[in-house]
Amino acid sequence: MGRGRVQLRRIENKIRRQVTFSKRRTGLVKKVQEISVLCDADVALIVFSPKGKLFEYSAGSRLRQVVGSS
Amino acid sequence: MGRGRVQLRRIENKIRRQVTFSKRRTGLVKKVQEISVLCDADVALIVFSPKGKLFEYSAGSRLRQVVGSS
DNA sequence: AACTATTTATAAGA
DNA sequence: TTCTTATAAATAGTT
Repeated sequence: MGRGRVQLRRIENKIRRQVTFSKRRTGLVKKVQEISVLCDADVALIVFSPKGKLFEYSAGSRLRQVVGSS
Repeated sequence: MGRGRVQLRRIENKIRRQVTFSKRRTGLVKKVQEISVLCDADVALIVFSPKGKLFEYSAGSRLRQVVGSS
């Protein structure tokens, strides 16, 4: 999306890769929230950045008891 | 997206809810694959349907060792 | 961090 | 369920 086509390969430029990671992680969390609400599904998303930093997100009451995330 | 605005609330019609679940789960997996490749990130996605059916997907070599999904 | 031109996802329909 | 299409939403490149 956006101004150019997405090439499905590792973004070599470090800054661009970090910016894309941040934007897409936000988008992914939004999609997870939506499918959870719209479809009454429990969803967990676990993301490790290239540096090993962990981001978790879970939606849905049943799963939240298991994963213990927000 | 699509022909109408999305109302962020549970889809009451069962058929529509199942169709939306299936379509969005596919989209979510695609997004997970993309962020993994583009940003060199390891990502796991765990989805329970309303009936409790489990769908897992993970991308990224390091995480795959842990989660053991395809 | 905001903007916007475009691409992509998808709701409804077939 | 799979394909199409109109349109909403995500986002790449830019500022």
